[in-house]
Amino acid sequence: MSHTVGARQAQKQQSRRALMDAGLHLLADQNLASLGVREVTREAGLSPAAFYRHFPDLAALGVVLVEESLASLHVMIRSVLAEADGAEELIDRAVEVIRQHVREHRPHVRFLARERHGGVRRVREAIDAELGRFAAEVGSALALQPVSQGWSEQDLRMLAELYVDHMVSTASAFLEAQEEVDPARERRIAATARLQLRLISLGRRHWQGS
Amino acid sequence: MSHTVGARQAQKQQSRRALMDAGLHLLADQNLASLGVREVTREAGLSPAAFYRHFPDLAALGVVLVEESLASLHVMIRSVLAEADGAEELIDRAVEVIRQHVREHRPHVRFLARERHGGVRRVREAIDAELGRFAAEVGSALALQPVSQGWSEQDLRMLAELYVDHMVSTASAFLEAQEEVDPARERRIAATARLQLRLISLGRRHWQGS
DNA sequence: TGTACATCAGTGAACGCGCGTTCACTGATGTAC
DNA sequence: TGTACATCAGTGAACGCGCGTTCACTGATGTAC
Repeated sequence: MSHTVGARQAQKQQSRRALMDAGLHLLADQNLASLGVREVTREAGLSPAAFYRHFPDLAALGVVLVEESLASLHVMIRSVLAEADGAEELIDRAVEVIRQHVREHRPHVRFLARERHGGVRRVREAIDAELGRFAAEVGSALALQPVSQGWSEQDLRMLAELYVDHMVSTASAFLEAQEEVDPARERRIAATARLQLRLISLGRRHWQGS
Repeated sequence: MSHTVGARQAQKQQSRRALMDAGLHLLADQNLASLGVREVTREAGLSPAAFYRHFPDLAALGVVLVEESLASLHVMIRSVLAEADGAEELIDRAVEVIRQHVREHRPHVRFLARERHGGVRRVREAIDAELGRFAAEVGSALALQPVSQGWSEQDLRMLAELYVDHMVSTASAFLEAQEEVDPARERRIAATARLQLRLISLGRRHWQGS
């Protein structure tokens, strides 16, 4: 039953992983556009030439990192959606899920925040397209909730985008707070995010359509 | 009465301006962290060594660009605040002011978006500190409006931050739409932003305090 | 199981190149008398 | 106004360095028989 990969391929995967981890680590302090091939291979413990056995250039490595980062974001959004119908405690849990996600995937989240408006077009476009898909997904989920009766497509979409933008802002704020290991600041951010979500829910409940 | 600057100082100012414009122009396609001294001086039509007559390094040039960009943002925020009391037409005008500002200061706005989470700490911190000050300013302005009666400091602050975050998201969206010269997309963004602000106003009017 | 050949991830040396920064300089502008 | 000296923005050459990429190679892993 065990589909063994073969020692060779396993080692190749390991090196590839090492390159990606090295990149992610180095991108804590710089942008993708200023990252160097030699820098990455040095950090990964490989010779410079080895890089080209895995990626044609650094932009390609960046795109793979985007996919990886967004996959984990996707999982998070689903878990927020599963419980987001506007009630108090569900807001609390949504904010907590975001906080935890940033804590557990800090390098990926930081990478997304940094490259979302960064200098590498392919990477920027990949991120934006995926955030758009998230908004669509959130919109579909919102449509299923009773509160959304009578809402137009457009109204649902704008609400979904508001939620996604808010999530992005909140994640960025958590990112910075956690980098300084400042629990008070982290708590303040969580409290603010909860209040904002509550205010949005309130607006949502009184919405008359556009 | 005329306080003439002197030909020498005037020329120095001109060169400094040329370096800043060159930097701003080059930063359309890359991050500050990957910008080069020679690149900037080449674009500005000066010798590489001339750079050091004006700035100790590129981060210093970046900080000056932050100040300049934020000054213009400040003006914009004031003009939004002057009319932002929640009524329909004022929302329309606020969104329009943002759209115009992005259109007229595209390089500065793009610079801020890109470096807000970019790889140069000093620049990042300068931007974040200033956005915090904007939120405080918005908070004070909100406090003066009748709708805010009974609101706690904390509630006002979270509302101000919600508005500032929303403004930043909207500006980023306009930026991308305008870069592709896509009027339909621009109109869609404006429409969405207006709806979102309306929903927030609604939540605000029904807020009971936290 | 053993052997002979194929594959290919990773190496280390080499290349030419553009980089940041320094330096002594030049010559226009400014100033003192 | 004219002259003699000071200032200093901008130059061009020079430096040593790390870069991206290529190349022929090595040797462990995989495969055919």
